Amino acid sequence: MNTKLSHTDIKQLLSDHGLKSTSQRIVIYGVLNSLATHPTTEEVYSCIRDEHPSISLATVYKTLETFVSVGICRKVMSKSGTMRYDRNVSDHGHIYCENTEEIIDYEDSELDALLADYFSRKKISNLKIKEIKIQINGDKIDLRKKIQVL
Amino acid sequence: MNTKLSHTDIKQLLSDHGLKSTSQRIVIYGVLNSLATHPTTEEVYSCIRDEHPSISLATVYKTLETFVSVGICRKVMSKSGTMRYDRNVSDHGHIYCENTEEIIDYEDSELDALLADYFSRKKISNLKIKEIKIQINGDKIDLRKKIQVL
DNA sequence: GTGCTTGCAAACCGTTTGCAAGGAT
DNA sequence: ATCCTTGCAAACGGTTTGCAAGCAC
Repeated sequence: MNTKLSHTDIKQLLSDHGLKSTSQRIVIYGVLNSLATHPTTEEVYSCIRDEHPSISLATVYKTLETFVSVGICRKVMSKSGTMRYDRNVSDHGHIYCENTEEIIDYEDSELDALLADYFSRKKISNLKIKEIKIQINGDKIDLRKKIQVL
Repeated sequence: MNTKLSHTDIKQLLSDHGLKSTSQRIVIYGVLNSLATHPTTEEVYSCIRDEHPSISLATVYKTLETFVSVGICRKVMSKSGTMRYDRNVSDHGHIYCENTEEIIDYEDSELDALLADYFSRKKISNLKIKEIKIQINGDKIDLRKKIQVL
């Protein structure tokens, strides 16, 4: 799922999406891809700062936005209203842990099928549906344990 | 659904929820209740300003937050990250129109039943589910026509 | 060489806060 | 009389912007 990508892989990915491969973009994409979480811009920035102190926060903002615009990552909104980035571009829902603030991916083909079937029957007139997302809000019971999807 | 409430009705509602009925709260709740949309704080404020210029923006912020905390309205996040308020406290999903920025309520008991059934079978371990929300993103086809739910 | 990308600092905007005055119970 | 609520203005935090220098192509 989050395979570690080489420099060359990332260069390829960027140019495949019509982006110049600058060193900043390569570093930023590398970090985003390596994180299992849904980091904020600041979080990405602080992961980078030690090794690449010359990359500015503004560049991280702009770069992540560029990635979203070409479709190599997504933007998710946290409950508090700050944006978080998600390297998982496939269609999926999110679990919002209210006590830990975590956002966890939720993917299940059965659910997808269920919703696709439901919405093919129920029509919402005058609307072209582009995306259907599930948001599950809850509390993590044992704070030390990972949430297991499925 | 959004019956017009009298002054006295609102006073009653406020005290039922343990809130002092100040004139500001009555005005703000009245506006929120009368709007069919999901207004931002600024929108509520500008609806009020003409008739009640002495009510400050900060009060509108604080008051709406108070309403959420006692459960007489809800907070929804718009795509851009600004908060919007929803007088509909019953469990329901939202339709996000990407071309008009509108947020429209979506309620259907069949969908609720479908999801309840699905999640009673699928277990997410280590999570206590508190709420499941559906978000439908799409484009309004005819900008002049209202979206009809169902 | 050209046009996109970067770094910097300042501006921005929605929201929150501290505090003193005012008001509901 | 008490404690909550309000208005004001200042602060805040995340994000965006304008611009000059730098870099990929």
